[in-house]
Amino acid sequence: MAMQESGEMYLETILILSREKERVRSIDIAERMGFSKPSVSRAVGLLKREGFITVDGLGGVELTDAGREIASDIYERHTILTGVLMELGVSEKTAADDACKIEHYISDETFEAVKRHIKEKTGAAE
Amino acid sequence: MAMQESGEMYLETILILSREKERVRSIDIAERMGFSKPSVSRAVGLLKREGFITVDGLGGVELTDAGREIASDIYERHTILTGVLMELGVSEKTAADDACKIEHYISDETFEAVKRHIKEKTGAAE
DNA sequence: TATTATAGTTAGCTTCGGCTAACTTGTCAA
DNA sequence: TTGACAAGTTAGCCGAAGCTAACTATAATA
Repeated sequence: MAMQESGEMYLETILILSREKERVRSIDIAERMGFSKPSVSRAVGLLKREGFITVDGLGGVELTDAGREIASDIYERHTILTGVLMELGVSEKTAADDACKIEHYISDETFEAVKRHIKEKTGAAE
Repeated sequence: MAMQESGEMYLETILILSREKERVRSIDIAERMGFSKPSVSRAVGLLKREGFITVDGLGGVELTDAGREIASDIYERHTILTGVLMELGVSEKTAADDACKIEHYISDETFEAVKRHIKEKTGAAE
């Protein structure tokens, strides 16, 4: 059942939207991601079936604990990787775009190494 | 026609195999990549159709200039990214595996930034 | 020469994750 | 009350890229 890039992106988007507004609907996800309503409808159905989100009677989408864990994880990767790339001199837009792909593919081991690296550098700078 | 991860992997593999042996056949690619013969047969057909490789009468596969350019580019990304990750303390296996995914997704801008970073560090260490 | 192994192709299946067209449902305003 | 818009679902298409089964063609060997 291992989560794929697509599913991770939906969960991450739901997390971000849920910080911006009370209720997150499929249409909000569709608009944010630039996908069609049917695409989102199916994805939402799958994520619900697999226990990563719940959908209330009014169409409000919410992350379950399992879903939130993945979403937070990916979001953390996103922000940290974007930051690292910008430190290397990459433009904000490109850094975010690239991070958005990389975040789904690197192993925990690599991500931990990146985080360690940041900590060391920050420590050394102080 | 923008080359995708799959196509890039085939080209990179052909480049590597061509450094190891005189003639590169589809079966060699299949064995190296762990794919079935039909999968490779189709991929070879597509890469040929799109002008990235040529196939001689004996089934020898060769990169065209266009194909070689992509293959070399990806291979360079692979080696450099693997090196960077290992410097961060990632194990060789994981570094190579992760590099193998990342190499297809980062922009030129990011890759150039990574290379600059290495150069600076190397310069500073001397 | 006949058999067998190797290499490659063809046909067709599967999953993933987009898409459009068209339908349903619910709310709100004229 | 009716008409219209907004949200969601259903059905079904498409391309990418794997797969197996089965066929073909070539080469080597008994």
